[in-house]
Amino acid sequence: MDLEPSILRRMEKTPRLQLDRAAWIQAALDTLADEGVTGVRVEVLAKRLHVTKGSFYWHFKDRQDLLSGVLETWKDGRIRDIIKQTRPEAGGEEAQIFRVIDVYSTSRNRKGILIELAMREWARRDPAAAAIVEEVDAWRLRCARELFLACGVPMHEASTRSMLLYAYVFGVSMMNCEKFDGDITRMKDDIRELIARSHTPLASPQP
Amino acid sequence: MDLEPSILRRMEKTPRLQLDRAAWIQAALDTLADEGVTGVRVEVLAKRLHVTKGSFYWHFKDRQDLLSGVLETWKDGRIRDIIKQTRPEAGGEEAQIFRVIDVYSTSRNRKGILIELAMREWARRDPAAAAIVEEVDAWRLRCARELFLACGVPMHEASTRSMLLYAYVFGVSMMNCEKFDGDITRMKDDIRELIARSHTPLASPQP
DNA sequence: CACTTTCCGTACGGTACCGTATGGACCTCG
DNA sequence: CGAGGTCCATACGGTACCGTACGGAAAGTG
Repeated sequence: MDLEPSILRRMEKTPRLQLDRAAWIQAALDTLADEGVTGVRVEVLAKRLHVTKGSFYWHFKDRQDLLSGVLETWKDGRIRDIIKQTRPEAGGEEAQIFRVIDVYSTSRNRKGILIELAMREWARRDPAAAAIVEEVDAWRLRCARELFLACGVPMHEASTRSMLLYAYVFGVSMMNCEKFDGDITRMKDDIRELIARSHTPLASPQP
Repeated sequence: MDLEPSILRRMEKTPRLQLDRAAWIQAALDTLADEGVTGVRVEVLAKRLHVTKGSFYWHFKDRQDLLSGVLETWKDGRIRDIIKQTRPEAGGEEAQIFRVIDVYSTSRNRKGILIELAMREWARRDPAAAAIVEEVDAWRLRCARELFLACGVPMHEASTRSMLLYAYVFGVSMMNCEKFDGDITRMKDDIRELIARSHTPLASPQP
């Protein structure tokens, strides 16, 4: 795509001399990770972006308008990611399950984890955020279930293991595992095996 | 311990006509569950207790003093609970594990769950809260491990399953499971079996 | 070169909160 | 009954934030 020369000139000199909604939303996501939704405040973001809130109220109606943009941006990114991570790879389904677990249970992707947690904290007190998180979770559970099914796991057990998988990764991201004694890395590997690989029939009978 | 007659009289007539630190801390815990740590504000608690903040600053040095009290109160209660729940009952260890899972993964004890989540949100941004949560988690993991050991599970697997247990219950409490399709109750039961009962050897070799 | 649009700075009123100072009601005890 | 301690109300200054009004610089447009 072609850009106007004037635009190019501005972008070369100092990036974001002109802000747009996306830049504000990105700053909001950063702050969300660090301080939660109550921490994303207009004047604070303005200071972080080295502008005043005069800019903010040009791009957004009010704070709620920004928060709605944050929700949509996050939702789209998460759904796109989960679809990409679970795109059918014949024979590689188990490795894909392992990767899905690692995305949120290792110390890489720390910022993504913090946003995830802040999002759920937000969802606990705001119906709009709750609806978004619920939609993202539904996508994730569906996609993970497909992987298990492709591994030969029966339907109900595939649903159950998907649920355990996500409950575990979210839960473990809330525990400060580094502080515990024992070989955390090995424990996490074992748990990963337990969730993804050991396809023993579950106790409750399949009707 | 004996109480002054005058104190007794006051407590009989209308409870809490005189407030004490415990009453403020209890109100703080209630608000913590609903709005997180940023929501526990002096003047808001005062309104909830139908007094003014003049009372608050009599019992507490400042807001941080209250928050420290909240941390200590919560810590003591959680440690006392986990010890009680895992007190040795010969032959009943498996049932005890089931109960530990149910405490935080069923819709009963909703307030306890909300406080738990708010506590971890708090711990993510405050070192003092992080230390408390870490201490409580260490107790829980130790006690749960003892139960698994009593069930005949070998040491390392007992540690691993304890970790999975708590990561799962905390994680599932962050997901709005009621909104998902499928038989959630049965899925939770199956997961409980998977965590607590199926003592298949784990993949990684025991050295 | 006017003229408009885009984008941001400044200034303002209003709200919610923190912590302090001070006085007063009530009880207790000599 | 007076003196002192306990517990709370009131009033105040200060900070941080929201949203609005308005002005102005810079760039595009005819």
